[in-house]
Amino acid sequence: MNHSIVFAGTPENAAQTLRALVQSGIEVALVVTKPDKPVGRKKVITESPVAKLATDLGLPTLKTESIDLQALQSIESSGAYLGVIVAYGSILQENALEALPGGWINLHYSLLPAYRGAAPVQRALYDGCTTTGVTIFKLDTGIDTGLVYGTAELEIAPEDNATTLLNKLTELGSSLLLQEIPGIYAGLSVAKRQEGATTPARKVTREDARLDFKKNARTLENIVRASNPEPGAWVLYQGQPFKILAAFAIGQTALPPGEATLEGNRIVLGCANNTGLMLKQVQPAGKTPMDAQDWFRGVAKKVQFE
RNA sequence: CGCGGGGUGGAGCAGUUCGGUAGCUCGCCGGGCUCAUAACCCGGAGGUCGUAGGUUCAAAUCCUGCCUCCGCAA
Repeated sequence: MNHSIVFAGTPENAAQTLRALVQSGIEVALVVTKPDKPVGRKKVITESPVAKLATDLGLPTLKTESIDLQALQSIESSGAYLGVIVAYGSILQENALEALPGGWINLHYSLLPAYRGAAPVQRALYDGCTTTGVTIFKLDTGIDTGLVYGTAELEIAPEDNATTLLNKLTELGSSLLLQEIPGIYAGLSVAKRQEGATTPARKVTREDARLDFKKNARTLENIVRASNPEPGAWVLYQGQPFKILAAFAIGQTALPPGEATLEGNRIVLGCANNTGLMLKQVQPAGKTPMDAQDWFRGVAKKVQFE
């Protein structure tokens, strides 16, 4: 049996997983990723991190927006047995699922069926979860509904944000893949139905990431952690967006909601029910991210946010 | 040509409208006070004001080009 795989993925974390697979000796017959696209204000045409790595490693690469007929052909003719998909960015249709003898397995960053959907890492943080994990399952036509090969749990650290947590889950997920793939090839793995409460994980929008001072500091801290780096938790300051990149809930404060000032050596923002949010890292519009204390040195004694 | 903000000692800012001696809050170095300190007092070093040119007796400030960082939107 041909033991090579087709790897489909796009962002940085997918690239890291691809690297781990290749380094462990898994043969990659084809890499599928999204086409180069304009990035940033200057709209510089940039290839996806997965595409870049595939080029560096000299792997055959297919850049496609979706698995169309042409892509199907390439996948079928790659001779691979199994498809591995990690954050590719599009849903695979049935004909794509059947294009490989072994089907596709997906690495998902939650303990399914919790947080099915686009943003499992962000949503887990948004909801203030203390544990999460990764799941490897057999892709079917539903959204993250397939039979589960294996899971691994991870405790969420209090200081974790979406960036650090995704990094940890990527590492965990990569090793879980390496652990599960041999069994899948050997036909020894038993895929089980997902059990437990199903929750959706839709993307965190900019509106979700706006901090409302009518909420408690703990809730806002969760939003801050979930929204780093994208889309970035924000408030309005002097009519301009003002990002709060890192912050921690603290005990009681007498500050009215929306007002920030220096308390001791901490920059504290008043929230609902006399709770306070200690600002750690901020970014005023037009400025580079900075330590909250640095920012505060340049402003008045008190600040009113909207 | 999508809209917009910024670049001033190591950090964050003010000063630019109306041209005229480089300022504030910190940090750093030295000294003092204190049982002690992130507290307080005294002193000190450190800046081609992003860059190139122009106007002027005189430019951080006015004019022009360029570099560069970022917010929104995609």
